[in-house]
Amino acid sequence: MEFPNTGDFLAGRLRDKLGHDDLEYIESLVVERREAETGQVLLSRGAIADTSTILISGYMFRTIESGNQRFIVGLHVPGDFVDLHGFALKRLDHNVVAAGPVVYGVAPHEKLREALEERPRVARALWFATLLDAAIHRKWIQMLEQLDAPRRIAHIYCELHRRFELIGQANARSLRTPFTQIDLADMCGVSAIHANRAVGKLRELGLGEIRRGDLYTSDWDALRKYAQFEPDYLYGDGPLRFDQDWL
Amino acid sequence: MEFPNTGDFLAGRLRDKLGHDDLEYIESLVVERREAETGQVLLSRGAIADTSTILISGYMFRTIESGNQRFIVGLHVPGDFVDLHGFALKRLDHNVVAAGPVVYGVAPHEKLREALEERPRVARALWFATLLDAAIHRKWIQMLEQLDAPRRIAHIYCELHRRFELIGQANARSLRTPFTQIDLADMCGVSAIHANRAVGKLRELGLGEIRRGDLYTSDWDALRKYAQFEPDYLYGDGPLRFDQDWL
DNA sequence: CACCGAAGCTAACATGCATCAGTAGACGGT
DNA sequence: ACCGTCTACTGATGCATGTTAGCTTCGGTG
Repeated sequence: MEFPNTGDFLAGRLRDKLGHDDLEYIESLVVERREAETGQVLLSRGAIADTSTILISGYMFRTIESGNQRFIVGLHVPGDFVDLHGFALKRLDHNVVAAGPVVYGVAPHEKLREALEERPRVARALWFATLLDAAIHRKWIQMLEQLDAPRRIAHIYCELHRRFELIGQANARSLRTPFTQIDLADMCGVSAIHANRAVGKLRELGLGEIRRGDLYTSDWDALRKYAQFEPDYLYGDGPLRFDQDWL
Repeated sequence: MEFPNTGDFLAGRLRDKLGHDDLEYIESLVVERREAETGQVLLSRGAIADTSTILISGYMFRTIESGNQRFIVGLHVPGDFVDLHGFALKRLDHNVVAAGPVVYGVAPHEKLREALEERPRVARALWFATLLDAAIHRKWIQMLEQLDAPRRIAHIYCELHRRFELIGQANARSLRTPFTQIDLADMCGVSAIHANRAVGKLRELGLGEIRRGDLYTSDWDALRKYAQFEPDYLYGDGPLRFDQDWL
C-alpha cells in the first residue's frame, strides 16, 4: 500500500509498543502529507472534521479563546495524533494551531472507523493515546496549582525534553522550539511581561538560557529538580506503565 | 441477570445516549455496591487494580500528591466512571478519594474487557466518557490560567450545577457538597486562607453564599456570568455535541 | 543601507495571593 | 462538662504577578 513518506515520527510514542504490522497499518491510515506556517489554525473549535491529524514535524498548540485572549491548554510533538477525540466528539471544544512551521499527515475518519472495527489492538493504541493526553492535562492542572511562573516554564521544557526522549529526538544540551515569550505566557497563565521576568530568573539562577524559544542548559537534572519534574505521568519507562498485555 | 440496586445514577451522562439494552448491559458490569467515608482513598497512585469504579452517589476527587501537599485535579459526580483509564494505564498517575460519604459500584476488568470486545457501542461510550474527562481537564487548565480565586470557585460550582442538570439532579437555588474551604483551595491552587476570602467575596457581591460546602444562590445566571462559565465543553445540548451516529 | 514590525526587555506602580499569627465556633470523644 | 481537633474567619506584612508605558534588539524587506 502507498503512503506518504512520513519518516520515523509517525506513531512516535507507540512505536515500540506495537508490532511492525500494526505500525504499518497505522501509517497506511495517512493518505496525505501537508505543511502549515506559524499561527495557522488547523482545526477550529466547533468545526466538523472528517479527517484526523497526526503531527509529523514541528509543534502544535491546543488553544481555547476567551474574550480576546488566547489560552494554551496543551502541546504536541511529532508522532502525536492531535485530534483523535474529534472523531468521537464531532465538534472540538478547542482550536489546534501550528506553533511554528509544521508538517502533518491527514487520516480520513472513514479509515479510522474501519481500523477501530477491525483492529482491536490499533483501537486500543489510539484510546491509549487519548488517555495519555488526559494524564498530561492533569499534570498541567497540578503544575498551574503548585508552581510559580519560572518553575512552570522550566516544567514545560522538561516535559518536552522527556517527550522527545521517548521518540528518540532529545538533545543533551538544548531544546529547540519556535515559542515566543507570549506563547510561554499563554501556557503558564501569566502576562507576557511576567514570562519575560521568569525567563530572566532561570537565566539568573544558571539553570538555562531561553533565546527565541530555544532552551540551552548544561544541567537538565538541576532544571528538573527546580521544576519538581517527575516524568512518571508520561508513561514511559519507570514505575508507571501502561498495560502491555492489554495493548 | 442480577445486579445491585444502583438506582438511576448508573451511567448517568450516557443515559440518554445509549439504548436500553446497552444501558442494562453496562449496569450488569457492576457486580458489587460499596460505601466509603470522607477522605477514604479508593485508588492509590501506582497501585494495580483489577476492577473499575463507578460513582453512584456523593463526590470523588482526583488528587495528585507532591511534597506534603495535595492537589485536586478533577471532580466526579454520580454516574461517572472514575477510573476507566486504569484499565488501559494499569497504574494510575493519581489518587481517587471520597470527597464525602460515597456509594460506588465495582466492575471487574474482566467483564469490561469482554464488553469492549463484544459491544462496540459500549466500547465507544466508554471511550467517550474518557474524552469528556479530558475536555473537562482542558477547561480547568484554562480556568486556572484565566480566572482569579473567587471566579475559580464560582466556575467550579457552575460546572457542577451543569453536570447535575445533565443527570437530572440539579437544584434551582442551591448545590450541596461536602467540600471544606481547604478542598476548594486545593482545587483552585490557592491557600485555604485565600479560599476563605474568595468565598467572602462571592457573598459580598451577592452572587452566592457558601456554607460548609453548600452553595446557595438566587441567581445562577449572574454567577455564571461572573465566572465566565460557558457549558459547551461538557457536551450536553448546544453547539458542541458528540457524534450520535458514531456512538 | 534604511526602514519597519515583532519580539524581547526594563521600570514604576497596583493588585492578587501567600504567609504568619491568632481567634472563634462546631464537633466528637472522654 | 471538658478537652482537643478541625473548620471558618480576621488582620498585618511581604512576595508574585498584572498593568501601563516606553525602550531596545533583531530579522526581514524595500
